[in-house]
Amino acid sequence: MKEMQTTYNPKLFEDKIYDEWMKKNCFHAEIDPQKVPFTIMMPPPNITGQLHMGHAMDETMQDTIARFKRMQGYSVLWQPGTDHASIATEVKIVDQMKAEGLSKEEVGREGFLERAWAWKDKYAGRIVEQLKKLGSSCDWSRLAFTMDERCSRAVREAFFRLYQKGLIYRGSRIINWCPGCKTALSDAEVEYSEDAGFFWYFRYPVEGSEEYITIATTRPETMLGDTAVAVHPDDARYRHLVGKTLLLPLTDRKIPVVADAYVDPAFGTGAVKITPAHDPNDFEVGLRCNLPVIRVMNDDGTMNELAGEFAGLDRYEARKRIVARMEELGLLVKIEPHSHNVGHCYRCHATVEPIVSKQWFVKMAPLAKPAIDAVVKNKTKFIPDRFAKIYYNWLENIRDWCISRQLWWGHRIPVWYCDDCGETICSRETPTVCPKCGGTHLTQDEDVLDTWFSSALWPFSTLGWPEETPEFKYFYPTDVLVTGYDIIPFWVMRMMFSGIEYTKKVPFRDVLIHGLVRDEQGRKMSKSLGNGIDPLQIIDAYGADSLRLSLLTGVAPGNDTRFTETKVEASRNFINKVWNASRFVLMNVGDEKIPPFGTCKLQPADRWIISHLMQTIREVTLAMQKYDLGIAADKLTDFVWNDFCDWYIELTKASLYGEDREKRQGALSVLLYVLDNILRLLHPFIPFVTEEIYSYLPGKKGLIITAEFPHYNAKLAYRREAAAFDEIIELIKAVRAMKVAVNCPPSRKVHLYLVTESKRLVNANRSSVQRLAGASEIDFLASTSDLNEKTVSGVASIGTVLVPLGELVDIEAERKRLNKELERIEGEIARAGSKLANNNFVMKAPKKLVEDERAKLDKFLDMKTKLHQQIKDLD
RNA sequence: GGGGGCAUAGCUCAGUUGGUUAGAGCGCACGCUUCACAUGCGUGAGGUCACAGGUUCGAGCCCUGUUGUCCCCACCA
Repeated sequence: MKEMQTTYNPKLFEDKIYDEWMKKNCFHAEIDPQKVPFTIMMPPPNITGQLHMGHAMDETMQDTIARFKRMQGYSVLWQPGTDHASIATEVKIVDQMKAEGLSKEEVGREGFLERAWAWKDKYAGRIVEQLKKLGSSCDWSRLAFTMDERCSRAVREAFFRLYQKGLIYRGSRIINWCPGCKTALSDAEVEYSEDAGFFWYFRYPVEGSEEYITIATTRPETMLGDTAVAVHPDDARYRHLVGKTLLLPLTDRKIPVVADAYVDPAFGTGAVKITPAHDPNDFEVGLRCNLPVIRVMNDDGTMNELAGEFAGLDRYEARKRIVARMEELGLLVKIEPHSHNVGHCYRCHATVEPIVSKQWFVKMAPLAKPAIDAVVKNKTKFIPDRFAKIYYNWLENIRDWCISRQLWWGHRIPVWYCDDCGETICSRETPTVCPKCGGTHLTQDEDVLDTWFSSALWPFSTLGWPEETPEFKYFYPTDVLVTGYDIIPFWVMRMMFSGIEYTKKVPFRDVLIHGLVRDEQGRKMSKSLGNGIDPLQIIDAYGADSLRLSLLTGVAPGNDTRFTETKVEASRNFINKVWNASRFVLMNVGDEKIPPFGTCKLQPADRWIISHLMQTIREVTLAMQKYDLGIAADKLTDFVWNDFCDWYIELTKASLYGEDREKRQGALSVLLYVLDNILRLLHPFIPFVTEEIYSYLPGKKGLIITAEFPHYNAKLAYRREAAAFDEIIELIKAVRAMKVAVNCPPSRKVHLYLVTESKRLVNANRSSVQRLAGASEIDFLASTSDLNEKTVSGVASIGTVLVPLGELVDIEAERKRLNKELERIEGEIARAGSKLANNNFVMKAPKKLVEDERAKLDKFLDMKTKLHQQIKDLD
């Protein structure tokens, strides 16, 4: 048989194993009517760069679930893909061109798109490679891209349907304009941050009077677009001015004083300049008061020709000059520092300008309602469910979705305008004739769609929708979506209302939400901070399995987690443990023919480990079904390390190195059985190393990836036997502790004397106890006083254990130690006693609990008696 | 202004429907060349579960309030 390397070295096999999985087509999702489908849609990573730690966690969770379900016999589709990330990618390409001294305009739309596709080819491929390094078991034969033919068709279809229903419209509204990217943004794409700014107080003269109205503004440059000043209708200070006309300084325009309840009389001066073209609230006031809309800024953030003498200036330069001019005119009253929330572009971080602009919108109210209902009615469940509140919060307060972007990289809006009659034509296919006038000069809308418009269709566009493909029928709706909470408003919400609208079904049954991966100090990992850690570097140093495990353990669903290399090390150490335990078993098996599990006589220790294995299988399966991956991983590491390695393997050594061939074979048979189960339980978490070790197991034909996940078998639960055996473990621990207490070297063999009623149990495990407790011999005594030697003693559930240690025994120290132990036991007695003395507890608590408490009390009382005896014996 | 998270060992965090003596990893102390593993083994120390009430036979967990801290949304020009 093959020899395993002495230490775990993932570099030697991870790539090799991934190749083998690929070669054997292990990730392919079959449409199999005999099987139940299980579908996960991978959130498509942007093609803008490379995977970060957040992706690594997201993908690991999905892969772990996919592998688990696959092993459970589901037909698993884990659909991979990448996102064109319209704005983000375009920003990158523009930067790249800038470095070459080129601009978008110079290369033109065609030339630009050529570059974009080249970019896509390069980076999408890179991301796929990174996903493979992690061990992702997605179906690569179905790799999708949000701008491939299939997805593009779905986008046109979706747009067309909404347009037909009147849910898509074009209009001039206040939108968020990014002067950096020169495009409109949706509300979700604006990030607010508290910026230090100022309040400038300006005086606007009242026409035909000596009076002024003083207003305060944070954006003086917008005053050139003012079309009114508003006051509260009930504000006595200004009532006489309502309806009067103001002379707007720096312009020759006259603007009215209007009354509107939007104004808060207590804030500022109680008078507000109204700039409908540059402020959402002002826009609303403008509509109510029928005010003109005067836009004074260009798309690039400079002032336009309506700004008079300030035309052509950058908005901030214009601001400075306007303030200076107002001061010259004696109209500047004062400047106050004022910090306020300012919106920034989520991609280029430029300050966003609210601007009136003609854009395409999706009417949200009719779409939001069913999306809310679906979660209320539990058709889709958030895990943890508190995230449903965030989801509701967004949908309940949602405004119409601005979907047009003044970009080139993306899905072009499927709308054409007739050059002859001006007709607007929305069509699935490129039209050639105007249906209204028959004209043939049609021009397509220049804009592209918000990236998220195509992402919203991902769960079904990838399956061939709008066609009723076999894939769509079999794999849709999907089972679980795994994603971070930060993406709920961008994506989850939009997939929900899109899925319901187009397919009449919720796109996924469960939404498993995870938190952010932060750095060691709890900061968000970000490029600007330079604190990001590259998952590939970690994989290079520790292996993909270690990274995966470290990202899943100690993490509660939905909570943020800190990434530390120490944690990866801990995972690596555990995997090394698995490696060496396996090596131990396989070395001992050697070329021997081991009888199959179930044909050998079981020793108490065997039943004990099998019992714990069954318990573990049950708990892990349950946790996995609830997507409690961290809990499942914890239970597994605990079982493997503590129960299997530290106890069971050590316990079997007596049999393995003993004379009795039957016992040796029996032990090996159980060792192999438990190891095989352990590997299969661990495989979803640490797929590479388990596959590698599995290949060394004798008599294995297939791969572990296609093996069955272990099943709980009630017949192998052995609960009573396992509990009894716990007393042996307790005994061994007691002896070890006694030796440490008196500074007896662990290697020094001691003679054990036991006063116990469980002689049979001890005899059955005699050699194991001797080995693990470091005992030369074990003898039974009828009473503790039968031994006339200086001893160290311990009291355990199984009875009293005496160890003659001659000169090592310090009577006083021993007395102290026993008294301390006595104190602890008395504490327990008091606790259990008072509980049982409480009539309400005895009557109302479950019977089992009361019985257990009684048994405990009896046990402690017995131990107390024995301890008293031991202390007395010291004299 | 609205909503939410978190507060448990020195550090980072688990704690599954309320029920054994509240756990893990790391760190710390002492001891170990025990023939799978020092990426290891053994034994320990370390917690008034933020605070104050309440519900309950029983609260780290449920309810109310307080404090601290972080996040999301909205936003007064």
